[in-house]
Amino acid sequence: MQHQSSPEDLGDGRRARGARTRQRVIAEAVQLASVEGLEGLSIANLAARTGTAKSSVHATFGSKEQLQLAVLESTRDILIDKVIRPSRAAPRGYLRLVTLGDAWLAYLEDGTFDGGCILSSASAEMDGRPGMVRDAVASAMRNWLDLLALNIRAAIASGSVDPSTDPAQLAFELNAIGMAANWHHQLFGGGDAFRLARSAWANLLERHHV
Amino acid sequence: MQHQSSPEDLGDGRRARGARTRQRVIAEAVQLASVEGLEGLSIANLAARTGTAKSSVHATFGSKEQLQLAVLESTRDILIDKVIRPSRAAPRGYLRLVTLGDAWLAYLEDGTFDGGCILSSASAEMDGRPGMVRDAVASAMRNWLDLLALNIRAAIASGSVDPSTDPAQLAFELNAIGMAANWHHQLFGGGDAFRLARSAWANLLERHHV
DNA sequence: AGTTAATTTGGACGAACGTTCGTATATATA
DNA sequence: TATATATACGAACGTTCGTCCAAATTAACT
Repeated sequence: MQHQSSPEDLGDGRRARGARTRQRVIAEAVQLASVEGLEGLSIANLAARTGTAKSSVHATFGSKEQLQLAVLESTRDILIDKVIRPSRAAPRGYLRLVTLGDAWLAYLEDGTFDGGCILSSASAEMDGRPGMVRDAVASAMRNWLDLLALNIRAAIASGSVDPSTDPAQLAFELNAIGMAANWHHQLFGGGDAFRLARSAWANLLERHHV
Repeated sequence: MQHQSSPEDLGDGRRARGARTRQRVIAEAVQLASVEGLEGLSIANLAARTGTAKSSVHATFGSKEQLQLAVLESTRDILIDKVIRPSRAAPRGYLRLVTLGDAWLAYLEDGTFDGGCILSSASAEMDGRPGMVRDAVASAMRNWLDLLALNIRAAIASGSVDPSTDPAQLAFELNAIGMAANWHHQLFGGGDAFRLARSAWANLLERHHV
C-alpha cells in the first residue's frame, strides 16, 4: 500500500482526469442552474452541453441530489471568492459592511451567473421541499446573515454604529436589499436595480452610523 | 338564437358545471404551485388531488402554460382581496402605506398559501424563462411597485413625506422588506421574519416622515 | 322524445427524466 | 508485459410528463 495520496492527488492521471471533468461539468452546471433553477437542472441537458454521456455525469456525482449539492458548494466558493475575500481589505465593523455591500452588489451585477445568484433563487425554489439541498441552502443563508450581524456587532463595539441597533434586524434589512436587487435585475433588467440597491445600502448604514 | 348569455352565465348548467370544477381545480392548483412552484405544478398531480381525470384538467385549461396563467390570475385576485382592498380603509398617502404594510405582512403570515406568496417565488423561478408566464409575473410585480410609488407620491403631495424622497427608491425598499419576510419565513420558519419585517417597514416609513 | 352543445373520461402517444448495468478505454502499479 | 483501478460510454429500464383523440355523459333547447 504505497498509494497514500488523497483523491485530489494530481499525480494520478486517472483521478486528475476525473477531477478535471468534474470541474468542467460543475462549471456548466452552475450556469445552467442559475438559469433553470436547481430543480430544472437536468443531468441529460448537462451531458448534452458538456458533450459527455448522460451516464458519465451521473456516475461522477452519484445522484441528482448530490449534483445539486455540488453546485451549491461551488456557488458558495464563488461567493466567498468574490464577496467575502475582497471585503477583508476593510477592517471588521462598519467599513467592512460598506465593502460587503459594494462587493456583493458588484458580484450580482457582473454576470458571474447568467441567471442571477443561485443561492437567492434556490432559497425561493427549495423552501418547500425538505431534504439535504434545502438544508444546505438554509445553512449558507444563515452563515451569510450571521456574517452581517457579526460585523454589525463589531461596528457597535467600536462605536461606529448606534448601540441601540439590533444586529439581527439590520442584517435582515441589508440582506433584503441585496436579494431584492438580484430579483429586480433578473425580472426587469436594466441597471436600475443596482442603483436603487446601492443607494438603499448606503442610506441604511448611514442611518445607524454615529 | 335565443342563447345570448355570456359563457359565465350560471343559468346554463353545463357552463356552470365547467366554471365550478375550474374553480375547484384552480384552488388546489394555487396551493400546489405555492409549494412546488409554477413549473413543478403538474397536471397529473393536480388531477390526482382533485379526483378527476388528467385529461379533464388539461381540457379545462388547454395547456399547462394557460393553467399557470390561471393560477397567477387567481393569485392576483387573492392579493387584491387580502391586501389592496383592506388598505383602502386608509386614505391614500402615508396612512395607506402603513396599512399596506400591515395587510401585506398579515397576508404573508396567515397561511393563505401553504408555501408562501406565489408571486414572490414565481419571480425567482420564472425570471430566466421567456414567455407569457414570465411576462404576467413581471406585470403584476410592476403594478405592485407602481401602487407603492403612487402612494408615496401622494404622501409627498400631502406633506407627510419628505419631498426629497425618490418614490421609486422607497418603493423598492418597501417591497424588498416584504419579499425578504416571505423568503425568511419559508426558509427558517418561526415568527422572526414578520417581527423583523414589521419593524423594518415602520422604521423605513418613519425615516421619510415629516 | 330528439337534437345540439358543453363537459368529462379513458386510453394512448412521444418525449424527457433519473437511474442501472455491462463493457470498453485509459492510466497506474508490479 | 500483465494486473488492477478509475473513468467513460452506450443501451435500456421504469416513471412521469404534457398532449391528443374518440367516446361517453350531462344539460339545454326545439
